[in-house]
Amino acid sequence: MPPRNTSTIAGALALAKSLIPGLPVGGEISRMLETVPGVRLAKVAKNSDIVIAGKLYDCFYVNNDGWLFRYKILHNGSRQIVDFVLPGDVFALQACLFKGSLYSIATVTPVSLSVIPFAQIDHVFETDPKLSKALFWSATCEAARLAEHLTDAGRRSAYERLSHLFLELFVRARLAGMVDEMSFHMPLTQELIADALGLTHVHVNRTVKSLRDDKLIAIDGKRLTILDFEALSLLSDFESSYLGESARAMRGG
Amino acid sequence: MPPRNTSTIAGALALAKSLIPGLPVGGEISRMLETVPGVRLAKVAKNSDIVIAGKLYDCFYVNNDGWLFRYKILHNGSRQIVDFVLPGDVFALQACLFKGSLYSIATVTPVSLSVIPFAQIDHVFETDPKLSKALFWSATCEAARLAEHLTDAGRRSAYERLSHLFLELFVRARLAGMVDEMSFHMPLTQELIADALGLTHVHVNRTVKSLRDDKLIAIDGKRLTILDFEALSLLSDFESSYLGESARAMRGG
DNA sequence: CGCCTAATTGAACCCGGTCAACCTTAGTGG
DNA sequence: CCACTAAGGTTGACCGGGTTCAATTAGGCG
Repeated sequence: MPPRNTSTIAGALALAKSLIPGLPVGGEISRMLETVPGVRLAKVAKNSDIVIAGKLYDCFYVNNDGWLFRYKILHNGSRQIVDFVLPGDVFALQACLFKGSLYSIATVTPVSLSVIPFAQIDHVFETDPKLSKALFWSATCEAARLAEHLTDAGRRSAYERLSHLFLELFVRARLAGMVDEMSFHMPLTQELIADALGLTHVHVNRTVKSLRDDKLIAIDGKRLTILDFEALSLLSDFESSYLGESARAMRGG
Repeated sequence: MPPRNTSTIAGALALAKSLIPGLPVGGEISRMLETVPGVRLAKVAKNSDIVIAGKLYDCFYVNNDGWLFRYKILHNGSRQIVDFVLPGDVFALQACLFKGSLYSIATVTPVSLSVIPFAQIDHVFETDPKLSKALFWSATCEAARLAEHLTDAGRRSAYERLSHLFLELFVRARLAGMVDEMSFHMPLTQELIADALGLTHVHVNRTVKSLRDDKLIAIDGKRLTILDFEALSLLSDFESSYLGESARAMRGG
């Protein structure tokens, strides 16, 4: 039996190549990882919790396909969704680092995941600069998204919040290769959107209706079309650079 | 003249030792860095912008003394403060990584900073695991704080938000060695607090009054005293582990 | 077809915003 | 040493975006 660290690191190395921004994501990663020891694939049904707040974890994940969300439940029962997880995203790293996971993570749709044993982070940082860099970049982008979500909840109207969220999801879906023309499959319910934006599902409904009436977006079933990217950007101060399509100093290699 | 990278990395290495959680911060760091080539000290007056959103930067900072805040201005003129920067905190890293800084950063009080040339992040990750680890941990903690701030703005009442913020600041101040008994110097104006929590300064004023009337906190000038830590924690779902006093897998060394 | 979940709409209500004073404190200059 | 000023804190009256409660309609699926 090979030493466990080695296999972990080997898997991690292969993974790192996929994580550097600009490289293809999705199906590519999962095929790459299938042959790597220490990293296993998992399929999870929709509406399932994968991580429970407060519990300890020893693995983190890369999402290969499907949508998930990270959330917190407060004492009065209300829920705050802090982020959505799209294909190509790393998640649950914090669940390995803190004494207990800071939030819960659940699936929206059926998902396909790569499960990466965390093992010894010290060893990773000492021996694998590529993975270190990828993990750092992932944490940086996550913080950037959270700051935008905070700005949504703190200082934007419902109309602006919806606009901003739809643009973020659109650009992220495009980076993940999930966009066709100006539309993409957006499986979130209005209740999920409400809990992400700090609104009620009732008001999300009314606001989505206004956005449609104003011809800024169109919704057909679970398919969302951006009709006026420019107008939505202006009214919601959307500036996509925080999504990290191109970093200055984090080239792959 | 020595190659620029070497001096940078040398400085960074010394810095890294100070960044690992659990080690002393504040005056310790500044003295340590004074002798390090490539890292310089800077004093900045209160109410000064240090980073402007959208501009490019080649240095990041460690705060040795004083308070700062990171913020964003929207097209309608409103401001969202995404985080406060206390002694011991790293900041402006994102300003080096993205094409332009995602937010502005300004001082609340006079501050004393260490300025670290960012130079080649690739080189850092390939040669300096300790600094890499420290940077990663810093980004992870920042994301954790932002998620809590998002929860404040999204799903907590004004009363709960104030409670949660005061507890966060108290615990962070304690980690930075700035707390005496249950009180500390808290130089924020009600307007800064309002912009951090997504409220108006008028409503912050009324809510602070309720918290005082309810004997949960006391305020004497700029000095804040936590009178009932337990009650404040319960009513605001405060659980301090997100502030990263102790990580599971990120020991120094 | 029947069941359950999600979307939609209406009406009444309220937390926090807005507008507008006024007060207090600290700093400044004569 | 005090008058003046500016910034921050405090309070009142009114308003409105978003919530709450409740009922109805549409969609997805066994």
